[in-house]
Amino acid sequence: MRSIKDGFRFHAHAIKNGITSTVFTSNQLIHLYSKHGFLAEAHKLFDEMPERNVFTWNAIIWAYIKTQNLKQARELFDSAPSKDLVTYNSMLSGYINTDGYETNALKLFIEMQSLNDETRIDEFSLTRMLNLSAKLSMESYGKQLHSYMVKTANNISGFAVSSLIDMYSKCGCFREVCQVFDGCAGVLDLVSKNAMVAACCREGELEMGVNLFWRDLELNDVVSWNTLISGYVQNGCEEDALKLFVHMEENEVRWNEHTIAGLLSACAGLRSLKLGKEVHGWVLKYELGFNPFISSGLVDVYCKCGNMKYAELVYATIGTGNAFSITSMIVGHSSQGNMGEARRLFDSLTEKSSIIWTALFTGYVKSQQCEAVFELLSEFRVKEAMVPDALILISVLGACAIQAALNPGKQIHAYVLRIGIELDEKLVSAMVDMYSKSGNIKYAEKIFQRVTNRDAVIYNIMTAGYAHHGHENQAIQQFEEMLERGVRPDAVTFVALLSACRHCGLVELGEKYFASMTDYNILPEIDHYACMIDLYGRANQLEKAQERQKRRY
DNA sequence: ATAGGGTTAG
Repeated sequence: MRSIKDGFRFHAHAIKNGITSTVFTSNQLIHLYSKHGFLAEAHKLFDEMPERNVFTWNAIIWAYIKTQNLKQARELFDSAPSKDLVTYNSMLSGYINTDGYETNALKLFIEMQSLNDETRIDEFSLTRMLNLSAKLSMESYGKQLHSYMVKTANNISGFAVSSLIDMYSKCGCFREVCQVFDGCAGVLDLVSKNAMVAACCREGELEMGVNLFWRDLELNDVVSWNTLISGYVQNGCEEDALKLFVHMEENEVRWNEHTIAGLLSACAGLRSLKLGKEVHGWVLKYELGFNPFISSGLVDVYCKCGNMKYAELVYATIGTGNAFSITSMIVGHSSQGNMGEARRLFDSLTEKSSIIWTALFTGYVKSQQCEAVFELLSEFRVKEAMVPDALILISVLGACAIQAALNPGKQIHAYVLRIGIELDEKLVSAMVDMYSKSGNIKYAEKIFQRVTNRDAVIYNIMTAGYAHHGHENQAIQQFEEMLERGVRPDAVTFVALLSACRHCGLVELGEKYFASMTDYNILPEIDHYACMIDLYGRANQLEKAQERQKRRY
């Protein structure tokens, strides 16, 4: 009985001739039926069996788990007269694979620990629990499982290694990932290798991942190629992702849906309408639009390219109801300044995740509609039983900064302190910017000084703040400190710096900074030229200003 | 003789 056809034929024959199948044969039939999605047939056979053994129960429980009927699976599980380790592991597996049942998995695993010795726990249970730890990012739970696996010698198979690498990577422990990888030389198989490449890409260690990928090239499968294509995109190397795809075809590796989704992210990152349309053609040709990653990827490409007409079209045909499509659409409309459209889409949703709220907040700030931001905050607090998170507060602080609204800004600051929201880099930067733009450079300075890990963004904010308040020397001093600490200046840094120079007529210093931009591989943009022209204009050096203008255009 | 597992996408 290999195929489902054989199964049906055999079953019909047995019924017709009044033959009672053995328990063994019926078990196989149940398994065959459930494997091909015939749950009702499987259950009917189960009901009709005069005699059942533990394999029978395992088969029927598995049939319900596979179709995500966790409640019925559990009822059968509880009523099973005999259970072995496979019964427990199947139930555990079902809970882990189904969203919303994670707590049940944890409870069941605890229960399993007090079973008698033959049933207890094996490598299967442990690797499944590692998968759960990865899913929920439970670092210390994963580490405890790892220790237990070492103690019981359950840490040396390909299954164990790949699960460990995946768990540590998803919990953000790259050092531990490398330790596992280095210690498993003998048992490293394809899946573990793929997990390691993925872990490197996730960590930003692209080169390490690439090197590993090209080692034993013939070992790679389609997952390996997909992993690296996505890895390139994750790390901002979209061009390399596309090149690898071409290479993949040359190596006669057949692409799949993951590949196409990766290509779409590359197109979105490159803002390439032309390539996006090309991939869209493939999606139509091979009828891949049903895949939610692909449909939302298409919506995203068109949004990122600013082509809302196409985005709308794709969204209406295949993207509706997908949270990622909706977010892309709201962000897309917002970035085009179509806040009306963004709002309409937002209002059409009955349930709104915090990502969707954030998308609308960000849109209003970007289109400078500050009153709308404040109104949306009141609306959020009335409608949602949640505390606004850091991302929402950043938008609100942005609105305060635009309006130079010191008091509302202070209220947000107080709120952050009261609720105990963590002051991460972005929130701190928004706070410093708000105080600076609302005219309170002293407060901005105080907060800035408490930040020990200063990045380019916060330096830029402080430098621009000093420049605006007429503290040119301090602005320049910030720049010097930035260099001393090895923080790389960017285009925004030089706008702040040059505007400090123009405010106090430091022509030569301005020229020096302007010239030094090339040292940092930064091309002067329109803002930099505007600063230089203003600088010369104020210093009565109009010839130089004209010269700059000519060279610019 | 029967059953179960690990890697890739926002």
